[in-house]
Amino acid sequence: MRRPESSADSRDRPYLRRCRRRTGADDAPVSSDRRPSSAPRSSGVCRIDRIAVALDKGRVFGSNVAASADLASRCQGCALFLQPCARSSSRCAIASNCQSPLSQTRAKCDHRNQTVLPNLLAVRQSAPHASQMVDIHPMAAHTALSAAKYAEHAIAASSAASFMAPQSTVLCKQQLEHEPCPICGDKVSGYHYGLLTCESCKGFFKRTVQNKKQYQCSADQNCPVDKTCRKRCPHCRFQKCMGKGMRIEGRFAF
DNA sequence: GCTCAAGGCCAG
DNA sequence: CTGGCCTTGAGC
Ligand SMILES: [Zn+2]
Ligand SMILES: [Zn+2]
Repeated sequence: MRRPESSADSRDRPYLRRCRRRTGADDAPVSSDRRPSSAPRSSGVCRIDRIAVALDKGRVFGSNVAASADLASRCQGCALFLQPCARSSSRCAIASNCQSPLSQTRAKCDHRNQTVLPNLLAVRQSAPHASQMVDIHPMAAHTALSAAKYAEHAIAASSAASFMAPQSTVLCKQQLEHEPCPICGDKVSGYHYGLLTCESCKGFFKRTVQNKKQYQCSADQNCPVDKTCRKRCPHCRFQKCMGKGMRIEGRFAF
């Protein structure tokens, strides 16, 4: 058995089971013991902070993006609208965009009917002062985590809250797979240890953790890490992996 | 059947 | 040690 989390281990790391299935608004509560008892009967639960999601209009999503603005619900935990493309899910915008191990969760993009890369239903929004688009990452607004970790995706919470704006579009898998690795800038190959990274950073992180490697920086512990020089200082590379949020347990250890 | 991520393998 | 590719098994 090569997957240690597959059986007994999943009890130690319950988020693996919890996060690997979609939770619709009408589903059974994800965690009835932690769900607020005052939650509306039809509500969902924000998968990150476990706060009940209020359904403003009695249902989660509309039949299209435009309509869904009216029908969307907000997560009471973060006050963000639910992800419009994840209409079969009750996860809040944070949960949809965060890098938690919701590995098998999928959603369809309304515009292209393509599968959206799980856990990175990034929203692209018109910049208020520029014609170009900026990527926003509502996880940055989540107080339980260091916003600095996601500096490159960071946005103000107010900006995140308006991501149902008419100009908003959802980045599909096709677009997201060209995103650079947050560690080294190489091409990402998927989600690894809670972060969308390239194959080499995945392997590097795996080896480091598995073999309990200890690296020493021969400089000032602030070596640049990019595709061309990532081999030079494993210490700083690993520090960057950790700083960006790579976790051996996938991300959240609820 | 599919996708996905964890972990294994191995040439360089 | 690195990183590309492969196998595996869970969830869907
Ligand atoms: Zn990388
Ligand atoms: Zn260094």
